[in-house]
Amino acid sequence: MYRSHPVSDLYSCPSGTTVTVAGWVQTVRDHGGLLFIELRDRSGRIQCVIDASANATLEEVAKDLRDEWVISVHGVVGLRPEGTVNATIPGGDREIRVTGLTILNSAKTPPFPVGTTEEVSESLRLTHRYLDMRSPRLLEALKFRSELTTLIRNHMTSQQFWEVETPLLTRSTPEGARDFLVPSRLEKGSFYALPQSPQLFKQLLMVGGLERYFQIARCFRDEDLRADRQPEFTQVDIEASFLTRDKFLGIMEDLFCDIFRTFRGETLSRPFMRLTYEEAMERYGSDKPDLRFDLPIVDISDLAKKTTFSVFTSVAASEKGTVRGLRYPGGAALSRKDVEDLTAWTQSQGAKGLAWIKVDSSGLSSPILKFFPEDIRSSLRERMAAEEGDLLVFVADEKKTALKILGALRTHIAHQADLIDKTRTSLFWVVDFPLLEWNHDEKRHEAVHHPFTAPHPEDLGVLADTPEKTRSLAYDLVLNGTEVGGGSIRNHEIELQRRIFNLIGLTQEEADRRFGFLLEALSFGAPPHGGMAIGLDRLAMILLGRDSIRDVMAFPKTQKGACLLTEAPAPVDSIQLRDLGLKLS
RNA sequence: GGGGCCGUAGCUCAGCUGGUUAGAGCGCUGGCCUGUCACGCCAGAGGUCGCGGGUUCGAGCCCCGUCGGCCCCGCCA
Repeated sequence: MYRSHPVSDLYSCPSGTTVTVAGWVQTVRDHGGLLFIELRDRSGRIQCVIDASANATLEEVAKDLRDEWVISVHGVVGLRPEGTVNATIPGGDREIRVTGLTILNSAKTPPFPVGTTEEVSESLRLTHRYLDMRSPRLLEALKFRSELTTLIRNHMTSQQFWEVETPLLTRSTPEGARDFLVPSRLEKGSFYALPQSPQLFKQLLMVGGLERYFQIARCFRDEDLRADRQPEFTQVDIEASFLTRDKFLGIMEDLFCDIFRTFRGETLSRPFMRLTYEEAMERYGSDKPDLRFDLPIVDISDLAKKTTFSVFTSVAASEKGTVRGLRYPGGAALSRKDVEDLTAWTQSQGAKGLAWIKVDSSGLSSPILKFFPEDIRSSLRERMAAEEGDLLVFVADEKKTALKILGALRTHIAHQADLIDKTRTSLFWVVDFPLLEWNHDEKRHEAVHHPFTAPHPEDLGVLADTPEKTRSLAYDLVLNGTEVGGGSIRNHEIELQRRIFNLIGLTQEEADRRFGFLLEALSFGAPPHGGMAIGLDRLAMILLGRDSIRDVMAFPKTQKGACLLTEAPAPVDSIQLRDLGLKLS
């Protein structure tokens, strides 16, 4: 027998219990004659004691132990002698008095300290991910992920959702993200694509009459990476029939209430707040604002017109131009260099510049203040709800650009000024996304969400005349400033779906060629349906308070899409290429 | 495609204005040690300063290129 208990069970077992535990050697503290082995398994650590005077043979064996060797220890659990208790660690009041020790495997000296808090470069940890995994930090994340998916499975199945697997080898749909392609051997020159999401299949499942479906689905997108983006990631993919948007959002709220109750002990108030896309953009410059702090963006275009500051007056006078501002609480204390850095950062986001006014005990101060008449100064102060100690910052640009920049700046300021209350949860819906937007490069409308999204019924009348003003039945769920999920009610009527394909510049022939199978399916009695996909990795990341999605994945890839452990991607040999009918240029 | 930060011992880092033999802590190897828990003490080994080129009497340090890691913009329906 290798073991009778996981280590953490010993923390509460009675003194005198005979046990066998197995795990890795965290460290050996050899006092010559008295020897302590700290043994670690995934559940925790326990001190094992060997006394040479009691068992010289055991001590001989134990002397050779090195870090990360795998051992099985037999002995009796005992309370530590008075004065030797370590109250800072779990199980620090007890130890195993060893009567038997088996070496199950030796180990090379690890390339970095395992299971300690020392910060080691991520690339080294990724190269030896199996060693990094032994640390409590990663074990905790993987355990949590398992518990989270289990809860989601249980919750969804209890709500009569069926879990269905959809294909990974599927058809490329070149609308949206770049596909990962898989060459076909049997049909040379043709390719499968790995799914960006099971979108089309889940709609087909609805036509197929499953009514309620979910899947913990791996998805693939061949786009550049970020801290919260990996080329393959996991979505909780959900679709349901015969539900209005509001009913469906309610079902999703049930799920999130369950998640927060279970893992945070937190009762979320219902229904979740709903912000329209329009409101979110106007007030926060983002369709996924972090509302753990307020800091709204303020429109001062009308005041800007009344100044003599030409940057403001010219932009404010132009048709699409706007001048908007933000409060930087406590920002008046920033040094000249701090303000320069803030300006540079804002410019890195695409701003032409950053105007600023300090509010301190002596009043307003700024290089541009001389362009502001006295009455405008006081109106501005009032409009911005400025308080003493604030720095007021302003961006003048086209509305879309200004809002985007200020949205980013708003988050930047919140981090810099430490305005985010990490104990709070900000979870709400953004609804009424526009259905379409104009793509300048391709000179056509394209779907904001995806082309299967249903238009808002109230806007069907304007669909033909002003497509970009049509709202949709799409919704996003935003958690602490991150989009953790999104979805929509779909078009279940073929005629409406055809109209939308037409509006995004697809001819009927193209639409039939790419999505003919879906259109065909819609024509065979598709029920009203809609759904959502939840970013499982992002959700786990936020719930665990981690900064990167990589921290909650077992084997993540680097920013260049490489797996440092397996060294994928890698060249393949010429025979493999020949079989596939491929030739490298 | 673009902007920024980083790369020195196994790990984490220091290394001045370009100057002689590149350092520290941890780890590693050997020895000592009966209550440690970051055990302690003694001794020792360990370096292509990411790689390539250039400037210079002389480069870890300056310049150019390149590779790799991270953050961001674009991109991600």
